[in-house]
Amino acid sequence: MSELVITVDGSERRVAAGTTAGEVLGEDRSVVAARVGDELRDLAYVLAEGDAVEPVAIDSEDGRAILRHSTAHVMAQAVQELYPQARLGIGPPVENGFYYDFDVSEPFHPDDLARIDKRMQQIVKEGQSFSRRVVSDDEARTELAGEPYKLELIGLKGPGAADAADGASAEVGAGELTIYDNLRKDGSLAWKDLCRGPHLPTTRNIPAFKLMRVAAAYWRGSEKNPQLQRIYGTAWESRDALKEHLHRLAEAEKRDHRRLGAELDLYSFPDELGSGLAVFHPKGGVVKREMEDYVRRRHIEEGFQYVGTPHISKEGLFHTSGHLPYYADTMFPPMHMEGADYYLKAMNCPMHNLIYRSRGRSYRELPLRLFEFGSVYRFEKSGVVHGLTRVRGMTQDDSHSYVAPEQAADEIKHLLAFVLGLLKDFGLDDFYLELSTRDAASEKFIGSEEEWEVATKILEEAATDTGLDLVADPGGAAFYGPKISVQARDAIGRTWQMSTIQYDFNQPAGFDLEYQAADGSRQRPVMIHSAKFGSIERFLGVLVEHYAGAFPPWLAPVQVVGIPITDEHVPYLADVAARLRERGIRVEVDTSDDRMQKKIRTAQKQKVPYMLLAGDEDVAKGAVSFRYRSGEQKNGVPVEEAVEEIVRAVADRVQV
RNA sequence: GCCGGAGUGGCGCAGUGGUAGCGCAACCGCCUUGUAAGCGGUAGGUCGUCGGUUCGAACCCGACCUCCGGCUCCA
Repeated sequence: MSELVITVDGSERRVAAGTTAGEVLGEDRSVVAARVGDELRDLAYVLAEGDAVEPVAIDSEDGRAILRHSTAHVMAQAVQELYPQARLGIGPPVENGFYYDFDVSEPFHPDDLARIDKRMQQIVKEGQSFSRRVVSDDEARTELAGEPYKLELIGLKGPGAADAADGASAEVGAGELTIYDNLRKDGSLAWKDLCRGPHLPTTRNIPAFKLMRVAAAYWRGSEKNPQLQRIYGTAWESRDALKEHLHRLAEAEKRDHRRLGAELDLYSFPDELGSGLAVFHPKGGVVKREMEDYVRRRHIEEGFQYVGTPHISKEGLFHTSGHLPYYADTMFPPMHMEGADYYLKAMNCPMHNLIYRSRGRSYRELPLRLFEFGSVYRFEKSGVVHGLTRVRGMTQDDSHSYVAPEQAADEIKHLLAFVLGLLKDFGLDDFYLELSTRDAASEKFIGSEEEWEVATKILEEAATDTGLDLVADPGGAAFYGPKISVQARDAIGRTWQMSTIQYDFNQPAGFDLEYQAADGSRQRPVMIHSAKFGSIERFLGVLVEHYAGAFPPWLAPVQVVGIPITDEHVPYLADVAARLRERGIRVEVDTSDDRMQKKIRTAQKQKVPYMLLAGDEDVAKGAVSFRYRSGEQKNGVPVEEAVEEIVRAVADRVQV
């Protein structure tokens, strides 16, 4: 028998021909697959001369993906056993889990998940092996004659498969077609699926999984295609890891801004107003006002001029700007009055253009920077509105810089630095940038190729200069120009699109904007759109989730609650509160007839940054006792010191 | 917009055909207390809306509204 030379985990070895990756990687049960060269392989992979083999552990990123993909197969098998008419879509691993799509006559009910879960447990216990087999296109077509969606995927095989549909590459890669058979202990075939692999050795290697939810999803991601029933699940390398994941989900749910908005009495969404329309209660109003005040001040410091524009306009304006043909669907339908159609504005730029155009402009005025809190209304589809992060009425902190073309690059760099600094002031400091460009094939974009190229290059350079990661978003530009968007990661790692900076050479042409240059000639400015928060509503929602409702003192609706040990101490605390109030601190004294412990509980649940307690001991010393949100306490602090500590934390915008 | 789930006092929930109940919050009273719920009492709901089935509907059926989970979309 001939021998092969291979490398295992970096060291060279000689093995007999026909040896599998699993055999050289040993008995470790946590090794569920092999990396051979750049490819992930089953442990059953038969080694070839020169192969470099490394183990893939189940708790590695690749290992979890393989686990989840295999669990998706088990789920599909269970579904087809319980619902024989179910036809298979695709079933890839995704972040934290997997899904599989099915075409079924009756949509799944949440209760069905329990049945499917039970059958899956049996399959896992059975220890079916995943067995790979290469097939020709024709063989695959014959074997999968009853699976129309799989047949369609076979047709897609090849280099295009990877982008053909989200997840389709998990079924068919660029190479040969393979089918994975699930074989029972006696070697009989339990189930099979067209799949690229690799997979776990057996279903027994699935330590922990849970089916999460059912939903509909369009076949291959297109609204024009039929909807399939998608079942989402999660799978982990251990029961503990699964438990932790479920715990993280529960924690994330606790910081849901919709829930906290009600609990902390910040805002609500009255049915009477309609979908996607929020009202801010007094406490939410405080946070919103602090945000607005700070952002307005910073804009003015950065050379912006604060302006104001109305909420509605005759339609001509949106024709001039070029928006109407593209966005009529997302604008509220017009009101017909006095022979004209009036639209609620969905964007502020056209109105700022009118301010620019209201008189002749000199090159000496540029960059001319206009800023406002502009209320815009967008008729978002009914299924997409979501709390404060996707609304139908919102306030943009919208600004437009009108610059000479040669000033554009500097202005954009300046804006980017401004935006990032502002987000940091609000406690967000983990960013990456996205560069949205034109898709040459699409009709949606206006302007010449050269203009797009110049604009894109300027944005790209400015973005690169920041040193942050830059992700390409081809086709994501606005119709009038490319944009940089700032994506911020919140406290639990989710990313949110916040600020955008857009380069626009089209609207200045549409509005015939001009300035007079030093040589007396008339020149066309470039306008640069920028929103720092994106919208106040969304940003507030993101902040609520980022801080889990525990705002830093400068943003907290109530910064200090005074808690008397008994009623006798109320006047003393009222005096302390007055001194804080003099310094601009938002303070309340809890004079309810609850007991002190209950008052602490109430303030704690309201996530008030500072509780100041006072009893006989404190009164005697002219002191107060701190209780912080963490539960930590500091007793007998002289009132003057306590006031200073609080005032300083607010002024420094620190979190406590 | 599409598919599924769901709407019961301010909030969280129970109540599957015989004219609504609990906890918290609110209000009133007692208690006067040192770091997360003291005790007692009172009030509050045409059960999302409209229509239908039935002797009778929170409960069954239909339409609409709103929310939730996804998909698609997101200037």
